[in-house]
Amino acid sequence: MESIKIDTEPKIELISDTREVEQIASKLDSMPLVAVDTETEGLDPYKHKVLLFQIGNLEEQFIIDCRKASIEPLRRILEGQKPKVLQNAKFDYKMVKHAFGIDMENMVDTMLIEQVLTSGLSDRRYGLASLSEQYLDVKADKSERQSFINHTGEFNENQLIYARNDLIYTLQVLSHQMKKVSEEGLGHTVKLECLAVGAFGDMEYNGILLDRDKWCSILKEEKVKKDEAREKMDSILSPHSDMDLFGMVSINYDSEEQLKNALAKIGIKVDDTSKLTISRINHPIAQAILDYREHQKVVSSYGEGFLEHINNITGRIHPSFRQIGASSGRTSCTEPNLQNIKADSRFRSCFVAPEGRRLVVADYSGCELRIIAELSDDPVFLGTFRNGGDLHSIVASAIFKTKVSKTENPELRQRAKTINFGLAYGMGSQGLSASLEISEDEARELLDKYFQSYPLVKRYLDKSSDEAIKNRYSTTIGGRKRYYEINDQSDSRTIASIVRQAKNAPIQGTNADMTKLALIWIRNKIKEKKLDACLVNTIHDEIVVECDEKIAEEVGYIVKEYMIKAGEFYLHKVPVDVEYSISGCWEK
DNA sequence: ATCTGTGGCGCG
DNA sequence: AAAGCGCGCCACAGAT
Repeated sequence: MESIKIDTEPKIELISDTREVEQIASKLDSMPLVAVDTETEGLDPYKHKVLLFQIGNLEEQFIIDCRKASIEPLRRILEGQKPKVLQNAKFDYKMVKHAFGIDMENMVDTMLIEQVLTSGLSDRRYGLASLSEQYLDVKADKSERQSFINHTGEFNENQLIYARNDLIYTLQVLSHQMKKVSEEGLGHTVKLECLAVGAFGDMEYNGILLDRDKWCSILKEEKVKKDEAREKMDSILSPHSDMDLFGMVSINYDSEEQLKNALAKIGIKVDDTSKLTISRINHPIAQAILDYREHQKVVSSYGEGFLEHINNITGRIHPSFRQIGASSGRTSCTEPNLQNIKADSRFRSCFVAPEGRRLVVADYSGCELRIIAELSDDPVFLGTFRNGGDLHSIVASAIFKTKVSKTENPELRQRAKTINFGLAYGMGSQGLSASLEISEDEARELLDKYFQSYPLVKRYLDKSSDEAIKNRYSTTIGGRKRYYEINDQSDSRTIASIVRQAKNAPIQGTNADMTKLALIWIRNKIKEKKLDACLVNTIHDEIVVECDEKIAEEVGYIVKEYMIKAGEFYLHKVPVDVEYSISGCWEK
């Protein structure tokens, strides 16, 4: 690895005059690729200022003191087609968007590229310091970053060196990465992820509005129900339990061990206290436990901690998205996680559009099954989607030899749904017998029937896992890879687990690809048509857009149109379908 | 007092 | 010991 000496270069000049910024704009025009970075007072775009704005290539770097000079002369470069490489681009995007009203476009993110290159591999670090060490053999010192927090006054030489080095390291890391990207055939995925940065930046920046009063009143109901369930548990268990000084039952029902002990005292022995195990107990305590659990979970998840995520400046909730949050390519969401809000419409409907605005909520229908149809070439799967039929019903009719539709024998349709999603991803007869509450023999029979009816699905899934084991990676239709750590020491359990992961990875990953492409295109369309609309959330196969009520119909059409286009960019054998609603709140 | 792993469960 | 994939968050338990 080459080592670059840069720390000994002469004094770094700090640009603190807007006229100088105008001059560097023309210099930047002649650079085909530039690196961009910022130093900020902190992490929150709504609270913290941008102190330094750095831009340049390997030959020349410019550091602008944003407290004294405006970067307005750079707007056309930042908003234009020139590629800008950044480490963790979404962060700088949001800071620059808020501070200067500039939406950077055509960003290239070394962090996301690294995640694409190593998806599925363990113990990976994606910070610039790690990447510099890995690719450049230099120890980048990130401790200087701390010095910018709440910084005032002049900048010292070390701070400026730090600010400049980040640009240089980022550019050098990128050129190493791009070699690997082309060797691995990951060009499309890298492009997709980099173009999607703006969409995820926007969703975080825009946030979503929560009707706090309504939320709290639901929470109050939940607390009451939780207490009722606990009293019920107490009444059953207390005659057999230890009392504390006040004669109260002193069982902590949140403790698995204490719960097991309490159950043992009334003659119920269980190995675990999972929902499934509890639900099989033939005793009134079972329902009380399940009720308690459900309400306890809600109260703890959506209580004080959740409400703290309301930003006191915008009054909205601004979650953090990890754009590549799962090794499949899916996004994950934290602080708070807005991808696992109870589907129970009481809670979702508390996420609202402000006065005069609407939410467009759109999702792909049967997305993963369509992807299975595309990849497996199964004639029934393909035919069903081409004819607009209901696959779960058709599968149910085939394996249960009974007429099934959404209205006839709906319980069989529900079972087929379980089978479709379970077996497709490697569920065994044991798992199936558990989730359908049937004997293992019956489950085995069902499983055989399923794969007899859809031999191409079985062949496809087997091929998926065979190839994954052979290649040590899976690929999606878009070419995204998920790598597996397999070696000669891998035991059979590890291999079995990888076999199941590999059956799922191309399907879940292709879904992620198409949703991300849809986000890119929808955002572009909104900007192009200057619509009063913004992305506010995405949940794997669903996209939520907030807009002025007067254009809600138009936005609905656009969202649907581009989701379908994005889907059909990857799927050619099956039509893609999107359902959407326009409402004052988040509901399907 | 703070960290880590685990069981349990919400969503797709 | 555990066998369908992918996540994040809560409380607990045990450790530091």
